[in-house]
Amino acid sequence: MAYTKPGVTRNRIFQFVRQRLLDGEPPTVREVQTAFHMRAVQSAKSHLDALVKEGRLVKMPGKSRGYRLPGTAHSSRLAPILGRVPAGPFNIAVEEIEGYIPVRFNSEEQTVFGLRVNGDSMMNAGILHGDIVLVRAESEIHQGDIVVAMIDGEATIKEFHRVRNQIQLRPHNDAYPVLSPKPEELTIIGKVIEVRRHLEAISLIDEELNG
Amino acid sequence: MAYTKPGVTRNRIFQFVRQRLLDGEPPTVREVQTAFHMRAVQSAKSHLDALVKEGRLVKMPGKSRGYRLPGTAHSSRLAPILGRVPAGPFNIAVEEIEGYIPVRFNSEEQTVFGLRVNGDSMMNAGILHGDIVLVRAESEIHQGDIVVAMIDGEATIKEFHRVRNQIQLRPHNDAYPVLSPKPEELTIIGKVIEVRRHLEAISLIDEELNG
DNA sequence: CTATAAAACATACTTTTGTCTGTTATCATA
DNA sequence: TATGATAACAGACAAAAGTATGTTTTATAG
Repeated sequence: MAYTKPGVTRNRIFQFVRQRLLDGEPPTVREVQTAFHMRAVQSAKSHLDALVKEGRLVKMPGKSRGYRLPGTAHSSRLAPILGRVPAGPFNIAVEEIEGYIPVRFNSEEQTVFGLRVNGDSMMNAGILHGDIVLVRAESEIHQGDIVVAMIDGEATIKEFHRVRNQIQLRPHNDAYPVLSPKPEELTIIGKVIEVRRHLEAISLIDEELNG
Repeated sequence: MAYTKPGVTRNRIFQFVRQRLLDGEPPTVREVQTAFHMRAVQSAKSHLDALVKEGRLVKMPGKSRGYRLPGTAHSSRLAPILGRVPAGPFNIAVEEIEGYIPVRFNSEEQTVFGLRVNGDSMMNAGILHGDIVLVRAESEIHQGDIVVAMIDGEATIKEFHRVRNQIQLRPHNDAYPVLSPKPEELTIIGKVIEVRRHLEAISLIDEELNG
């Protein structure tokens, strides 16, 4: 490739690698090479090594596609959208996956999934039928949190409260009653951490790419 | 590894691969092998091949770490969240950027940005104060679309209608009036394509964005 | 203009990783 | 218990990808 001013190609390569990593597609050194029309592998490698030295990337030496963004703490990942509430926090039936949406993660090792809202019991909290709620499974639940709960095999989204040792699940819609399930018939799936509503149709499942 | 009933290990391997892919860490065949304590590479490979045949995974033959989830072809990018409505569709002042959120793109080269909602004029449409709306600038506007409009330097989110050659901007809150601005005092910034609400504080700032 | 540093190139070598052929063990069911 | 299907194993080879050494070209500063 043509010679550029010091730092210019370096930055472009970083942008490229960063986008690939955010897309879940870590590139090889040679993929960087060809993406920038370089005639030598080493041209790409030395830039990547420099980015590591500058702390803008980290790498797993020897491993293929081993470059990563440092501190994955604030990167985005894809969370599955489930058509309905999973039976348990751990076994997500594959057939139920409706698609994937990008989610920003604060820390590692969290199980976050999307869930399509069914019904309008939380209407007054701005959670409408058809919305997608992002749920963190096995989260600590506090007074007033919006939770996904399973009562007798039925899944609902409600506001969680504990009043005098009794659990209350409060809707945000006057047409629905407050539920007071016994602990043994209640399973808290997780906590709702985000609400999303698509006003314009987008495909969550993308069409197949040609091989 | 010990022999398991047909399909059991297959499912576990899929879960493993899926998690790795969602984390942006595509595994190698041998990584799957060792994760499941298999003594032959082929044991892992045949499971992976079967998952591809079943359509639960797709692969890029010959490429390292080449297994992917079907339907994640399109990438997600980070869109800037603006503290307030930009003066014009094109000049987004950098100082106004509050953070970034991951957005799924249908096609290329779209100007999408996030905007923090101020006020409750769209309350009944489930758009609350503090929510983030994703706006596609310079979008085609149709009857009934939720738009971001600028009237005399004041920005609002309203539902767009055209009645007998006159523009109406309708709120979703009885406490607010329908606006009928003259065309010359109105600028449509863009169309709201998504609404997001964070019920749990997350850091939107990404330190790794520089470059 | 010259010296120095950065950028790009060329080639070779090593390790990692994908793939192949064939065999043995276990499961499911009649 | 016989039989076909699935699961697991073994060893080898080929391709992909990381790494290393040295050279040439261009940018930048004095």
